[in-house]
Amino acid sequence: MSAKETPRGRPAVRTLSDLARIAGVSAGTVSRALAGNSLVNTDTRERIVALAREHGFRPNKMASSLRRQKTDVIGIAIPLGHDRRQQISDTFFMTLLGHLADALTERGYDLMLRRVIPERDEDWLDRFIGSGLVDGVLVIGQSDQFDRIEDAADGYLPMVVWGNHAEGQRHCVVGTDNRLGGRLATERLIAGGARHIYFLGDTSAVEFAARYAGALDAAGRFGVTVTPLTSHLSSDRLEAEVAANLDRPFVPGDAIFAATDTLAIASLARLKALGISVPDEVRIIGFDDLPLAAQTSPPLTTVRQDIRAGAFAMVDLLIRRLSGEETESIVMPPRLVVRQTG
Amino acid sequence: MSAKETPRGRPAVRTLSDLARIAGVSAGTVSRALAGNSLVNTDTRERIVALAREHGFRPNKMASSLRRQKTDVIGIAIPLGHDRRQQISDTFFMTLLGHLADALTERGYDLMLRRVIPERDEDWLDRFIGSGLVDGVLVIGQSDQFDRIEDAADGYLPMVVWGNHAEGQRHCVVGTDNRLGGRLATERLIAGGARHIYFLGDTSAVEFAARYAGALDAAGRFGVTVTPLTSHLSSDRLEAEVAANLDRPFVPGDAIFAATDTLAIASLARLKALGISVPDEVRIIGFDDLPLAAQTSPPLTTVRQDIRAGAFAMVDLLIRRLSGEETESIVMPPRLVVRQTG
DNA sequence: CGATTTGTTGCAAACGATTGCAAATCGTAC
DNA sequence: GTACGATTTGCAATCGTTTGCAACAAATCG
Repeated sequence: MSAKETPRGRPAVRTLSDLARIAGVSAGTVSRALAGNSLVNTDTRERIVALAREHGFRPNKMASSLRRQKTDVIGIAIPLGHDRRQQISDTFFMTLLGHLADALTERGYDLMLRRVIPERDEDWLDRFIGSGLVDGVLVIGQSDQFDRIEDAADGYLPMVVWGNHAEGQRHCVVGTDNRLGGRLATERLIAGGARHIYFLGDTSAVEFAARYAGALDAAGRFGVTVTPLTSHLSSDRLEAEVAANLDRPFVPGDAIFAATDTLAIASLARLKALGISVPDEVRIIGFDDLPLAAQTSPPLTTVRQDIRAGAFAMVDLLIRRLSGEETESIVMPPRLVVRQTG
Repeated sequence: MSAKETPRGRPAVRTLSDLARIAGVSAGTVSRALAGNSLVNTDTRERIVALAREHGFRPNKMASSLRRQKTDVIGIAIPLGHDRRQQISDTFFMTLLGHLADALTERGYDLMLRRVIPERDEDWLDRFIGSGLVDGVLVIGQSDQFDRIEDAADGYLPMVVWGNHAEGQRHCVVGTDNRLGGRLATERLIAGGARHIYFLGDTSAVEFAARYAGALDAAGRFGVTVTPLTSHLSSDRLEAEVAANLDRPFVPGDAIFAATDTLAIASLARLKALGISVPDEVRIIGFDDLPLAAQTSPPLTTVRQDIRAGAFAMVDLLIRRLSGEETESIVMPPRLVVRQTG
């Protein structure tokens, strides 16, 4: 077997020139013919197209991208900074990613996924952008990388970030009003009689910090105290940390506001194991409204983020930025979903 | 502003030649220096590396891939054939994908995601393979594309598929023994007194067909009847189809075996709405053991697939195939997880 | 019938990094 | 001072596609 062959034993037609030779024209003509729109004679075009499909020719996208300086690929970066061991398999990420995939596919883009650990690679964002692999970038979560994202945004338009919006920030973000969400949850707990609220989550991530700030807003107004308890989201530490954090005497008036549903559900399970009744002895409110939240027993009260709408908004903004428009950020209102835990 | 500039106002160093000019050497030397391993003088190398980072130079991966004929990207194809409207956001896909992302990232590969609708694009798999964009391909789910996958496997080694294993098939697959899983679930239902079993799912997908076949195996041996009810997984039709399928008089001895947990959970909700008690009047068993399954009320009895182990196995096999090895398929044993619905 | 237009095609230079090969440099031994 | 080996470096071709420009033929016009 001299060169690469097709299953049927013919030498494979791999390049434009191969096909050009067979068709008896130049490579340029083949390129134009397959692109369709150009100024090739209709007969020649049809002949070439027929030959191409007969020989199973597929143009090399790498070469094409290099020449056109355009890849039709959108990069999706998931920075795992504040919580190095967190996995992509985290439910929230996956849900958002799924919707992004749907939205991008509809627009004809492929997506390239990259999980980054900023501690190990300071340069992750610029490297991704400068790689030439992608036409634009979506960043899922700011983690503790707010400043780095700001820097990159100065010189690079086609980037949209999922996360929290801060006054005067320069990068385009889509997200929920986390502070308001935190306030809503906390007000609900207080209205239900809470006198002391534990905030469960890692406040070094800006989004969680905003939820915490919202909790403080509400608590301050009613003279209620809030105690932060740091819990990470990495699957291997989550349960142990929640268990450790909840290993304390609860008194009437205690309540838990968890930074994410994942943490809330872990808390629920832990309290059940400790024989503490939810919501009778301790009330719990989560954040996200993952599909899981409606299925727990008792069903979880939580603050809903519309992840699907957010994903479609991100893609929409990105497409506009790809054509040079400077878009504004979008902050979506959170909605308190009252079920039975709080 | 003449050329592209960095935020600090210097002209951007975008290519090897740019950097070479600054360093006073040739492009080839710069390439070797940045690659590290080669035969460049240590001083020169260090000088070049310093210059590169100072000017924020990042090599263009497209050009590199084209020249090296290697991209360090693994393609992940999700064929949505038997169920055109199914979304990538489907929980099972997302879970598997998350673990794949973790495993591939650990090995230094990026991943490129492509959702394909075979009806609209017959050529999806060959096109993906031949695009030159990826070094290897993972296919998530065979859908109704078994033959096409077989064809592609003949001429292309680095491909591993998640799905069902059939006697004598030529493509390398990782998956659960679906037939055995179907048998386990059905035997359990029968042992619990079931006399008539409804199989809920779309048997045109090979994996589901195998689960159905397993159900028939068990039912046949005990003289129990099995009725297939077709329900698709697309989020917009799922609920209505399940509702329509369950809108029938149930008699004692009826039970439901759902092809996936998603369908089982929808059934659970529907029966609850109809005032039919689970498991007292109708027993239900699902398939997958998604995280959700443990949280329903009552908690779902189901057949567990070890998705994480499967994902890591797929990546492991793919890596070996990338280096030319012909690997065997892996069929993992399913495990019946008895909770409270069946 | 020559001049101009119109429509097709080929040629060759990009895109930016990699790499085999040849050339240059240096040191050192004779 | 020459010769030889060992290091370093530069040159130029290459990966496969796209595209501006020029060339060519056929068609139209005066």
